Amino acid sequence: MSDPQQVLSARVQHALVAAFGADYAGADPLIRSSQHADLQSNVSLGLAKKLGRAPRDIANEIVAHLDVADVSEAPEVSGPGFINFTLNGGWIAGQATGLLGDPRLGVPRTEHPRTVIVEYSSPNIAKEMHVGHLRTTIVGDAIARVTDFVGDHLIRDNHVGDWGTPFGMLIEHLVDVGDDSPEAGLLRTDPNAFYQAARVKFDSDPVFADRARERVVKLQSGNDPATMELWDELVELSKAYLRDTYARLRVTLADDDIRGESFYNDLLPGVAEDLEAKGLAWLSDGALCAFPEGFTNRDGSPLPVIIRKSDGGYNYSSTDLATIRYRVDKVNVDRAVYVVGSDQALHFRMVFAVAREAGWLPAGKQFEHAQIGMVQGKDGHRLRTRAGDLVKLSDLLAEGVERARTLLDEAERDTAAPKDGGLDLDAIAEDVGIGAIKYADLSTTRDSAYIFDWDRMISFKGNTGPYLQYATTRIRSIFRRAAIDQADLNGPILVTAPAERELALKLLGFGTVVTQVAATAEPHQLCSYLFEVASLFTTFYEQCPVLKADDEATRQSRLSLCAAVLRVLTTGLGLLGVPLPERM
RNA sequence: GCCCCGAUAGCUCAGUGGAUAGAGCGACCGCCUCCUAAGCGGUAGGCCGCGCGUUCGAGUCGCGCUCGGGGCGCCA
Repeated sequence: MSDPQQVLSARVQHALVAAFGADYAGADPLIRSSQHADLQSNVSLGLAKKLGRAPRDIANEIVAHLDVADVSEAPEVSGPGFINFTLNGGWIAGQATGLLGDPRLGVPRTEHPRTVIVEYSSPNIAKEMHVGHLRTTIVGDAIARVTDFVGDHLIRDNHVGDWGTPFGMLIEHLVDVGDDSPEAGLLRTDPNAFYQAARVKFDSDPVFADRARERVVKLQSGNDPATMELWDELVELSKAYLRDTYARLRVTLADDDIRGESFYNDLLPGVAEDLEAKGLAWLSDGALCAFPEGFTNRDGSPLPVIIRKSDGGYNYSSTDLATIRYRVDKVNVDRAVYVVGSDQALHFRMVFAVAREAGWLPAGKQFEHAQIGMVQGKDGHRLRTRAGDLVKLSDLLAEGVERARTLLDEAERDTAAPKDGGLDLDAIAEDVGIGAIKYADLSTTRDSAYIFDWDRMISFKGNTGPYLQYATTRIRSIFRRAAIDQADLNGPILVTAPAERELALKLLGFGTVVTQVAATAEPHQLCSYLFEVASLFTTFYEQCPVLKADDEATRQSRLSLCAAVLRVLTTGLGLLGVPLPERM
């Protein structure tokens, strides 16, 4: 444990028990950052009423029982009863040195690993991903990486839309054009074009439309080998598109993580039968519906979850219920994080409610909808396909990379270029452009909506991906100039200059932040933290010469501090999935 | 009508019930003979939407409003 907040928390808790008895063993010492000190405890103010004593008296009593001499200067009681801590510089330095030697950089492994499914991305087969999918993909991937890092057993789950009505149309179109045709090739490069071609035929050609409907029936029956073969081909071609897209985005999803809606097809009748048998679902207007407690319609009547449509087909509610059962019964998950758009909030609340009522989702299972805010158009409304407003993912990425390339070309930086001149500017621009776009989606609270704006997505100043990337390249540049292998740097880190002190102190909070992000599934907290690290580093960089430090001990210390910063930044940005160029 | 999310500096956003609410962008003023200026330092800019309540203490919690976005029976 190196985070001073946690260290002091334990110490104050101990003092509370020593001063006021075992009843206070569970009291939160309320260690918070402060403008008046490094950290403060606010606990005595809240205890005043309970103890019937003045807060300042309580604070003094706590301090009298407090043993923090190794960590902090003598604690001071201040104001109405705050206990202020000024950390010992030597302690900070020692902890920072320890961090440098810790492969996990202070991030604890979870004590009781759980099986956690993170469901994310989930695009529709044969449709181009747009900026909305982009966000669930990027945020979900970060959540997955962090979950894995803290030691839970992670299962990535790409719940692709590979089933349902449109597939009759898509299969028939594939039959018409032939699977080796250029048209079929569009599935790999421009899936929307393929989809739209099928759509146009469906709308204009009644014969084709009839074939498509018949094909859906054959598909969903599941016992027509020829249809299944065609469907397989369609999915395989689309997987190639997803592979390329994920590769360019540096998203960790692989083919094996795909478990589409089709996977649960055989389980759907059972969902309907069991709900009916339990008396939780009955026919309403011809459709089999469940009516979970507490949900009402416009007119105040119970709001249904449609399990089976009046035409006998199933929809996504039934699929999601089957998925819950499968995950609980077969996969034995402890937690499932659904990284899906916020417009699905009601759907998930109702589906979870039905699953609980049916006993399929026991209380100990943590199923949660990690809402992703909607991407809106300039009109303040949802970005819609038909509005023509849709920004193609590939265009977005290309624009980001192009802007990065322009900046690179404008910069005259001989220091960045290796002496042989063999700098791969295209590769750097790719990392910077993609990094900027990913970071923009990660750095704001995930459930807040935003209006799509090129400048917001591809910004290179302030709290952005490139700012953080830049900080890492500056550190690497120092090592390169001195021909130092960062692996050889192992301290000791000394803390004398104020900038060194603040920077080293900030590094100690990495573990707490990562733990927090895993618990809340909110990657933006990690972004904020890493931005603070990078900001403090650049201040340090301006104020404290490293290679030209006054003496050898300081030089070694600063080099080691740089190494620690680099490791925190690369690890943190790695958890976010933001690529890091060596130079820029 | 019900439910969800939001409203904080001109703009985009942070803000684990604690002291004087913070960043970035934009604006203005400075800083490259010095490890990368995609950088750094500084200035200006706030009834934290409104009201009531809980609390020793509310941007943060509760209730009620106003405004904006989204969802609410057979698309997913």
